[in-house]
Amino acid sequence: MSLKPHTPTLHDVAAAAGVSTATVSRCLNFPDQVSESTRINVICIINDLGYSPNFGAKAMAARRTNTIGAIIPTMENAIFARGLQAFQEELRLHGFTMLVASTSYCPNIEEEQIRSLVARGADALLLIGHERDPEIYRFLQTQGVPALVTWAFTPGSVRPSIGFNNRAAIYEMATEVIKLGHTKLALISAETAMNDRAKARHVGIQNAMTDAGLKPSSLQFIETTYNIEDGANAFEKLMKSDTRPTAVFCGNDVLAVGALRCAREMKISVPDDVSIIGFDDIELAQVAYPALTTVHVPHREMGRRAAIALANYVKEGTPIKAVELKARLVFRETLGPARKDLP
Amino acid sequence: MSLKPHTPTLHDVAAAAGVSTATVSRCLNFPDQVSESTRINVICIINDLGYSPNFGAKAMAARRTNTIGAIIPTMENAIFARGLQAFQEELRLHGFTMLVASTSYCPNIEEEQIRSLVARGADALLLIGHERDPEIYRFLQTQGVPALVTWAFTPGSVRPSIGFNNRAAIYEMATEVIKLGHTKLALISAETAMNDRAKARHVGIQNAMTDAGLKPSSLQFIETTYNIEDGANAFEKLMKSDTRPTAVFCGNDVLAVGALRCAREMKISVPDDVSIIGFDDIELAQVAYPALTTVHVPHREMGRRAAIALANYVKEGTPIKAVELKARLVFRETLGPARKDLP
DNA sequence: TTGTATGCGTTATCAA
DNA sequence: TTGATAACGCATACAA
Repeated sequence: MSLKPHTPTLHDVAAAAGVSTATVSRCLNFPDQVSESTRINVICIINDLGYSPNFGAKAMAARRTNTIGAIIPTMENAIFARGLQAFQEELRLHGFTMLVASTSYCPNIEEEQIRSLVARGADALLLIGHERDPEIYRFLQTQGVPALVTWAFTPGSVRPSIGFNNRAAIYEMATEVIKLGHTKLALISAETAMNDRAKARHVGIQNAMTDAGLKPSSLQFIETTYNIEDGANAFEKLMKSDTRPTAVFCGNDVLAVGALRCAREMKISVPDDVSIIGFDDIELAQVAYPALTTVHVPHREMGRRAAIALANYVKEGTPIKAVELKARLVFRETLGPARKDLP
Repeated sequence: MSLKPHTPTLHDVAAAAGVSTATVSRCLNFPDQVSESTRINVICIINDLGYSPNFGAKAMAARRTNTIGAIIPTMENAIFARGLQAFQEELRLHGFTMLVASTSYCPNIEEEQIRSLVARGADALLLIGHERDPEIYRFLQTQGVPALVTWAFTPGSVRPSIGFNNRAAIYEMATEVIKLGHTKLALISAETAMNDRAKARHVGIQNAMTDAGLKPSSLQFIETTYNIEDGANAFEKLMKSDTRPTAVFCGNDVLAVGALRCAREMKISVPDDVSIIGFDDIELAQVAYPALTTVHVPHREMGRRAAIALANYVKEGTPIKAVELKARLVFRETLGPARKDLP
């Protein structure tokens, strides 16, 4: 059922102004190619009629949309939101509009969203992480839609990406943790299937253990979805096991904050009884009590750089160069030395 | 510069399959109007070619996009993100796609985004709050694009909305606070210009004061932008003034958490020295320490109901009915009785 | 500076 | 069940 009244078109404006549609079009797109008098006249009529160009028609005729799509796992927490906000702001400066879609960490939905954004005429796409069905990359190829991977920088990867080295970042943190005497380590991780970032973080910790003479197989590993509640549950399980770890890494700050809450409820002191380490450094991390030791990810910088790279590519064809940004360890209050009095 | 290889079109598929474009179109949109043999054949070719329909062309021909736009102040914190996620999930169930845009709380950007989404062919719009330039409502009217207001339910408003009564919710909370003996109240608010929700919350507290025999003019009022840092700064100013309040309301949880952090830094005990009250009940609120007393807003329910109303309106023309949801007071740890030993 | 005419990729109407 | 063909609203090459 269509309730639409007649929406004014270029044609209507042209008729009302007594000029051709081409002239009206030019008034909008190349104002200086039009005499001032007619331009003023046309603009007035445009305002009177409340005319606004039809995007679909415009896209079809111009074969470009000035739109860049971003597909992220979730908008529900700040992990991606901040980078995205920066991405959008920068894009706007370059005359592009951002379209967002979220996938709930589900590969099928991601594929659906990618197709949807491509069909909508996105000139390019921002993607999180490298790992996805090769079929998708092939699809993008045949559609001629460039895709930029962010949130990860994997040395030796085929596809250029703008991000940080997840493995190296957590390796560095794990090394510090081990230096503090921790030998019983655990990791509460996002599901690693189709998530190269989660995998890299897992491997990074194991690498650090190996290099420090610890057995990587001793790392207690729990995979879970990404909520505060999930972090709390996983942490509880860990604390009730008979091989209770003294340091718990969390795949992100949201999980870490859940763990922290659980510790408080269980009257387990952090960091005296157990250390908790997050990842991302979102607002939650500084607000949590005790304030969370975590890995700072340069979200905004990542979004900004990605926007610039994509905008230049679409506008000028400038090839996209991979950029490695540095993650930074942030030591706050949830990491302390390992207790010596425990068995 | 266009790097696009030739993207397969309906025409290409038709040629390859040896049928007309009409038949291919039917295979996609009305599969049962097509014989099984040709359908299978066509589908195969579609897959081979990696064909995907052009959204703009489709929208133009079908005069519908199955797209609903949502325009929110910001994605940076969880205030709107959660409701939006629910909105999107429900929309998806009804076969619609969501387009988001954010305004950074700026009316001009909001107007720009509204026009952009309308031009993109959004079948309907989700808006936050009632208050905006009447010109915009007129524009939507002439474009025939229905808009649903959420995050607010204002009795007697012209436009139907799905939300809660901001004034009543905070009135209820303020009444409880006053019952605890607080007489020196303050409010750290979002900027109230063009923000009916912020205004309503301001008025709600003043109403409660009046009804309790307090002078509403004694409410200390600070307007600020919406960040943790802003909350901290405003709180510090309040604490350093000579009419130091014993209870500080915050326009949202983000500001409240900033206030909380500032209190910790200033060694001011919450709630012994000062009570802090938030609004929204986002994740931050339960994670903060002490856990934040706040007003719980039914974000997800709001998003879901809005999606259903809009989907039914666009599909069946079902008129949109206003829905009032209930906000709920959540008493945690940051609210306590007023100290008697202070001057 | 302005106008004419054509194409963009679909859907939908009408015949066959 | 299928095929021509006319919209849909705009940009643009070309002509005036």
